[in-house]
Amino acid sequence: MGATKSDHFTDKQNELAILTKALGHPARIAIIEYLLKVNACICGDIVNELPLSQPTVSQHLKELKNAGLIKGNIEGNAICYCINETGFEKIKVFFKEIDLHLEKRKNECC
Amino acid sequence: MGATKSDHFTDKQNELAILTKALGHPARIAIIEYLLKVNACICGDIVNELPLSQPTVSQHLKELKNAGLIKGNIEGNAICYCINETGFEKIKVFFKEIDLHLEKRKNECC
DNA sequence: TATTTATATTGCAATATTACGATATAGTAA
DNA sequence: TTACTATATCGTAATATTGCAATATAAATA
Repeated sequence: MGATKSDHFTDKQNELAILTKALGHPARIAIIEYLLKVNACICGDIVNELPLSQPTVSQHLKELKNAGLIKGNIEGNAICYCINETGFEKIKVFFKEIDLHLEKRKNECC
Repeated sequence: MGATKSDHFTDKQNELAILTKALGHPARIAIIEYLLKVNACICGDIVNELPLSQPTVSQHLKELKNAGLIKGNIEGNAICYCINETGFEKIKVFFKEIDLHLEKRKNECC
């Protein structure tokens, strides 16, 4: 026990969970908000911005990248990070579906 | 170490992380999708729907409720669960802000 | 009151996450 | 080549999450 039973859920449910889980940490929300503000930056900029060490920031960036929420391009000896719109597009579709459901059933709660 | 440094981030960032973290598990995505479909149901219905035990489902429901994504109302000896629109409204606002940023800076990535 | 039904809580094992110091890697510049 | 800069990875400790059997709680019913 302890491991998530991913095989028992649909691919769509697992994919969405990976995306939302990646956003489920204040440091990663802060990274996304910073990237939205500056458009693109290198890891060191985020280390200066956040109260976390370089390895910790690097790890958070890796998780956001693996989830498909950011992209990283090599630029000289640094790596330029920016938002990956594809990931956010997928989340957007999910919340749009939720919105449609909620509008239909407004205040029909128990 | 190991504990998230919540105090170093803004209230807004922490609040958003709590909401997205609650959605960051396929079982909880499945519960939300089921609630959207049936509008309202009791815990036992979800236990029958998901490949998880009753205590595990109960725990996931607790997390969704604590995050503000679902509501639970006592109805006899059962508890009727449904979507809490307030929580989803907060997430919606966040993604709307992201959308605005992305539209402005389309394809200006590194 | 005793039983059934519905859900929550407790306790625990397995696993995952968070964080960082130390170190490795790789490009730049002197 | 040597030093510098930027980032990733390794190793590890602290903590959190996931899942369930067993049990507790609480309302409904016989």
